[in-house]
Amino acid sequence: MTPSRDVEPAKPVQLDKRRMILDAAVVAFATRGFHACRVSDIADEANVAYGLVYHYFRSKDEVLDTLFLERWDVLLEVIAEIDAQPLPAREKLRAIASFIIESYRHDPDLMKVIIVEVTRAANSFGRTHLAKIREAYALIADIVGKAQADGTFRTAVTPTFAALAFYGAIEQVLTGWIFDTLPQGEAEFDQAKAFIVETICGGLDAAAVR
Amino acid sequence: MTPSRDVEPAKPVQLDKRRMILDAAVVAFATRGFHACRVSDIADEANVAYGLVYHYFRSKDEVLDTLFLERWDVLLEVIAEIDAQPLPAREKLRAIASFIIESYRHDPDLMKVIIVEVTRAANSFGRTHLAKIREAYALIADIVGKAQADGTFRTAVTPTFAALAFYGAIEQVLTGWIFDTLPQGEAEFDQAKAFIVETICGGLDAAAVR
DNA sequence: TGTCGGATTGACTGGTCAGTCAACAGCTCG
DNA sequence: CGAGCTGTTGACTGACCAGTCAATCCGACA
Repeated sequence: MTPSRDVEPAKPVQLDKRRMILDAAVVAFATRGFHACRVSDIADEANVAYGLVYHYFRSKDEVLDTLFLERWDVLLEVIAEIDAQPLPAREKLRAIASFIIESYRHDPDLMKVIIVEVTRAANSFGRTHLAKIREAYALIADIVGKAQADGTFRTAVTPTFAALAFYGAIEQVLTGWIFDTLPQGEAEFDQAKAFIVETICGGLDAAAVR
Repeated sequence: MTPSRDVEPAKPVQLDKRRMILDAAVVAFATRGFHACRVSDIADEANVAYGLVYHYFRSKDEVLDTLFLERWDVLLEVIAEIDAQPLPAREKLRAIASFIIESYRHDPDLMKVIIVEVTRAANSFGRTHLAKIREAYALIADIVGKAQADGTFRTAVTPTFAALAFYGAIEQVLTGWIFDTLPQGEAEFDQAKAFIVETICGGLDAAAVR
């Protein structure tokens, strides 16, 4: 109809097809879930032929693997960087919670896929990545351990356990947002960062003098 | 070979086939995972014909639904009972953590199925049961809320949020046991009960006087 | 003993997809 | 210009499995 109807102005033509497939997969997996999502859904979403997915990836699984590893490695690096800074442990934990929540704010679909299809799906996909996932726990535990050694944190609980509780709180909050169980928005994101740290570090007890 | 080889001494013949199918499904789902488990696996495990599963249940899904609801309803009742007792909030939380962990100690396979295939699988099965799952959160939040009202707990964090963190810690620990990421045994079970409450109620900070 | 209805059986069907493959397009370089 | 490579296409196949169903079994009751 219009003279230039073949041009797509809003969607600039992506040239890296591999990247296009990965990005399309994020949308497809987030929308329908990994199992319910067919490879043709990914191809359609990417505006690419079915077979091309198999040119760039060995299998549907490998697409998810790639998405997960790409992002999880960034997380591991960031945690390590945060730990390297001269901050009190509480601030380090806050920075980690903040990074994860910001990741969600920035790309909810990607985080949904990673959390729902990998991290929380320990039976299918998580199995493969258990070790990678645990690396994050270990880094967090390390932060707690060092804080206990220098007296900043109490030793009532093992570092491993504290890391579990900390990560567990973050995952629950993200899951709540992902499935619309919790209200989400700028205010809630910031509140969550504060609450996670406050719960894990400060505890619920009114007890003694604070 | 032996005269009485047709008699099974250790495995007394179950008469309620429906129950047999449910119990077999627990084993089958726990071993292979819900998706990878075929209906014939359940039937085989139950020593029952394939079609009988469909005599008692409308679908494979309904088998899992049944298992989940049976158990989750017990959990909800127990939490309500605990809340009704005249205990300090911290003790109530301890009792809840204890009940869940004892459930795992008593029947790890069943808890594995419920946690892995329903609770943590919010995308497939959890979707259906989100409301039921949230009832548990609400009960816990209520305990926290009342403790905040009477001054036992600080108000730094909303009850909803505290419930999330509490349940998140429990789920992480169970997940760790389920996938052999954490050591498990009598000692660990008791330690976990204490640590969960200690982390959530006591917090990590050494801060002030305790 | 015969009839009826629920319990039980397992072969079969229909639909769904992941992954294959043969063909085609378009670029580069000799 | 043409040989050879990489990128791209989409129809097709093979496997898998949930759910169906017609047949058989068996106990209760008349």
